[in-house]
Amino acid sequence: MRTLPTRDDLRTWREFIETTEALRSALTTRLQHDTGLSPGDYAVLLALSEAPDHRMRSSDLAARIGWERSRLSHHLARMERRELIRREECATDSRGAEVVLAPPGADAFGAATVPHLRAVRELFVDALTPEQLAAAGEIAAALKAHLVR
Amino acid sequence: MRTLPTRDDLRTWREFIETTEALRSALTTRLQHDTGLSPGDYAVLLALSEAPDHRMRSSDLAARIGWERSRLSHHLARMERRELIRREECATDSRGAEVVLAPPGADAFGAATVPHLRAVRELFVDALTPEQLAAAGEIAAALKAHLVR
DNA sequence: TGCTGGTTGTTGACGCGTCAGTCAAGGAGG
DNA sequence: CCTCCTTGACTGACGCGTCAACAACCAGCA
Repeated sequence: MRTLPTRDDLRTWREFIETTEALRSALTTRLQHDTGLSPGDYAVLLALSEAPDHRMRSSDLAARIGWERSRLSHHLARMERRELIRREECATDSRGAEVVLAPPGADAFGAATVPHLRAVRELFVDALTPEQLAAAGEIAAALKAHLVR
Repeated sequence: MRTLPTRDDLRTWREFIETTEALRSALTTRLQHDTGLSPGDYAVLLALSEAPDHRMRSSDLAARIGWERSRLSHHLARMERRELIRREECATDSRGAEVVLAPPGADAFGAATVPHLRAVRELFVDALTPEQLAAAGEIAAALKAHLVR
C-alpha cells in the first residue's frame, strides 16, 4: 500500500498539468486566429490531404486520427456546413460514406500548415533547451507506457 | 528568420501533446468513475471547502480557480441542479451572489480527494523516475515562462 | 434462401467552454 | 439628483465531446 503524493509532487503535478493545458490552449488560439481552423479541423484536413485522391472512408479517417466515429460524424457535419469537406456515398459498401476534401478545405489547410508549425516551434521547441526537449520526449514516452499498462 | 521545427522536433511535440492529453483524459475518467465529479466540479468544491464558512463570492471563486465568470456561472447552474452547491444573494452588494457549499457537495468532495490524489500518484508520479519528475517540473516552468513572454 | 451477428455511420441528449451581449446595481463627478 | 462608466452575474447561441441507441447493411452459415 503506497502513500499519497507529497506536497512537492503535487506542486510539480499542478505546474505540469496546468502548463500543458495552457500550451494546448495557446496553440489552439493561435491556429484559430491565423487560419480559422480548430485543431480538429486541422487533423481532418491533414489526413485528407495525405490520402490518395483526397478522399477517405469515414471509419478509416476516424481510425487514422484516433477519434470515435460519432465524434467524427458530428465534426464532419460542421465542416460540411462550412464547405471544407463533402460527404459522398461509397460505391462498394452502401453503408459507407466517403469524405472528400473540398477546395476551400484544401486552401485553408494549405494556408494553415506553415503558421501552425511556426507556432509549435515558437511555443514549444524554442521554449526548451535541447536537453529539455529530449527529456520532454522521454517523459512523454514514460507516461504513455505507464498509461497503457 | 528562424526555420520550422525538424521532423524530430515534431515527433517529440506530437508525443508530448498527445500524451499529456491522454493523461488528462485518464485522470478525468478516473475522477468521474470514482466520485461522479468532473475536474471542474472538483476545483469548485476544493475552493469552497477551503473558504471561510464554505461560502464565496462568485467573482472571487472565479478568480481563485482561474475561470471566466461566465464559465463559472454556467457550471454553477449545473452544480446547483445537482444540489452540490447553492447560490444566495449577497447581503453587502446586491449585485453579488454567494456560492455556498451544500452538504451533498461537501460529502462528494470528501469522498473524492483521496482517490483523486491516489490517481495522480499512480498515473503521474509513479510513471516517472525522481529525475524525470524534477525535469518535468523544470520543463513546465520553462514552457510557462515562455508563454507569458 | 433466410437468420444472425457484427459493421458503418448517424442521431439525440447532455455536459462543458467561449463569446458576445444584457441588465441591474454601484460609484464618481457635475 | 442625474449622467456616465464600471462591475457582478446571467443568458443564448454555438462549437465541441461522449454516450447510448439506431437503421441500414454486409457476411457467414444453416
